[in-house]
Amino acid sequence: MAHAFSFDSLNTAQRQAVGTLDGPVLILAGAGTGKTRTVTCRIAHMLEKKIPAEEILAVTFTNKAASEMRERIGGMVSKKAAGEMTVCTFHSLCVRILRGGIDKLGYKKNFSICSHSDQVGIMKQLLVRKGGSDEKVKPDTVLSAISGAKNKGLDPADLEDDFFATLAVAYQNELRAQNAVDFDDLLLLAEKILSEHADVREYFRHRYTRVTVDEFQDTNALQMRLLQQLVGPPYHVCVVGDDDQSIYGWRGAESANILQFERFFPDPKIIRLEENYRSTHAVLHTANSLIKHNLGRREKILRSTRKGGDPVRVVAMPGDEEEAEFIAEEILAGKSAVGRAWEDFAVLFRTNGQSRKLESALRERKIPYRMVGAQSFYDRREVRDALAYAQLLASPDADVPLLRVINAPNRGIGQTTAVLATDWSREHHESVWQALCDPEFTDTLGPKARTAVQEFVALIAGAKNRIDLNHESPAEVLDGMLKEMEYLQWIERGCKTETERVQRGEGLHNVIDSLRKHVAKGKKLQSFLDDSALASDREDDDLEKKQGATLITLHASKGLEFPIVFLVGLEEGFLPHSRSIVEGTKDEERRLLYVGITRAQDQLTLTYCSKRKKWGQETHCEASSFIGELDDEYMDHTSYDDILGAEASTEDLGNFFGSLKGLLDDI
DNA sequence: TGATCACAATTTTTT
DNA sequence: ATTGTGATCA
Repeated sequence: MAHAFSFDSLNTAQRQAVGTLDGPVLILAGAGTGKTRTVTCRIAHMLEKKIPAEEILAVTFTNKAASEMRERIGGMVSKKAAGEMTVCTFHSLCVRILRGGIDKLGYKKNFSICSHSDQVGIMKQLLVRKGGSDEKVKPDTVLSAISGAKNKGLDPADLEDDFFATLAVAYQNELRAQNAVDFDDLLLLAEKILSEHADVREYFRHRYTRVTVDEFQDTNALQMRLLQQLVGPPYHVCVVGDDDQSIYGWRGAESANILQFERFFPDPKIIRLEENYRSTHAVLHTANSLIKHNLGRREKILRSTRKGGDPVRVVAMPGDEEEAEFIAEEILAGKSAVGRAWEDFAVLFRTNGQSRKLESALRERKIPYRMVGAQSFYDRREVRDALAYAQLLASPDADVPLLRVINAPNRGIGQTTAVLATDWSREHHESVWQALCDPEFTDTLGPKARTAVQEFVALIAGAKNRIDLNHESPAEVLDGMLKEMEYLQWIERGCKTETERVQRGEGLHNVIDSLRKHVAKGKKLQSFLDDSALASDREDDDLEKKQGATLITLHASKGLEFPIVFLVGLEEGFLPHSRSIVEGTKDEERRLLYVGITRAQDQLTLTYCSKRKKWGQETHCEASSFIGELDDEYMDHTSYDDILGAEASTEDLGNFFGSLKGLLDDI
């Protein structure tokens, strides 16, 4: 089959990237330089060169990025080839590795994956048990310390703080006892298995001979080690990224991975994509002038294919109120004057808190808007419960899901019984499920609790048998089981509003339905559970489906583009954020602004305020020091008053002609 | 077990 | 100002 790309449609650098298939390749892909197109063409080119599709692996960070890339590749190569290659996230790759051989590390193959709330649950218990509950230690603090250590490739048992180290050890033991792993363990254990077991390593090195990593500037130390295990000589590895867009240092991303790539893989071919198809010359010139203030980067100078363009406006505002009003008015005016769609406008800000004022200004003017990525991850009870039941059907020994649903819906197994069962299981080094099944344990219970436990055990065991022995569809068994226990009715009873009731019903239905689809594709229950554990519960993830102007944080805006961009709150202390000054990460703040600027296709407006209401308190603000770093050549410095004044005079002009016309009519 | 009230915290977010 | 959390009380 002829592949749907030609070298003619690529620029020189892109052509070089697509043509260089052997050995380590580092593609430095500036913003808007056709990165995804280049990567997908490169993969299509591999197929042309008769590299077997099943040996091709592309790794991304998010599920969204993975499905986007799958889609792009799918549009370019045969359906068969697209289906045979692996495009997935780091974490799901690791699940694949671990499902095969985690038993070599002393876990059982049916391990379960802890979600964040599972982790918090475990840590809360440990804090109580270890006597940290009276000290003000939050589970999240400990967990993020543990996570940080793991992702730096350190042992969390060696944490500086002794109490944290103790907790880390206990946490790890607890996970192991429950045959569970957390998100970081997926990477950690996969790396461990590859480095300690030559046979597994060799298997995967032959399985995947061509590895591509997207958004490489976001990889952490652990992911780098994993990649090194995965890719052996002759190192057919291609990493794609932009150090100037590295904005996740606070979450462990190691700029060294991209800055010192040659330390990890020998003699790489380094290709720079600098031809930008997105923004005007004015926007790019401004962006370039900012980012050159960062030291120790892989220098890139973005060149625009679009000469000229409107100047970048920098507008001084009296206060945040006016800022919001101004932007809302600008959107309104831009929409009607230039005939733009609402979707063409985006407002970018540093912190979520800044969106409030903007939202109300837009609402007042009936401007439709969409908020992206606000903290709206509900972990929806009914979804988690249903998944927990599904998890039990796969492996009832998983304590976390079992304890979650042991009394949901209420079946007379309260806290007391649950604690007794947990204690028993700990003493006997068994799972809670084993305890519930053990007559020696159930005999210690009162008659009421005993019957309830026996019924629960019979319910789960019966359903499990229908799947394992009768080979019935897990989706139907789960559905039947939930119906039998009247789960939906139980959850609906707890609903206050009708919409909530409907939502819960839909949530439940979604779980069953996606399980059904999964089974229809011939996949197993376990793989459904893996996918669900690794998928965020965010329902409103797809920007595309929502209408309106976009309100978005700078972080969440990475990878997106908009014709007209407003970047608000460019004040010292906000951008750069005051915390970054303390932490010495001003460079990352500069990159954040750089990311924001390079989102704009046609028009860019930067605003800052002299005062801002912060936590109900009016505070004085200074313009961000970054503004002074921008080159003035394509910029237009104005203020709120200037623009108001200009508007007023055009209005006067209109009135003048109006009255003139009136005069003429009179004649 | 649930509701209410006081009190704190308040950068960025994915798996 | 707001939002979430923990403690206390009915």
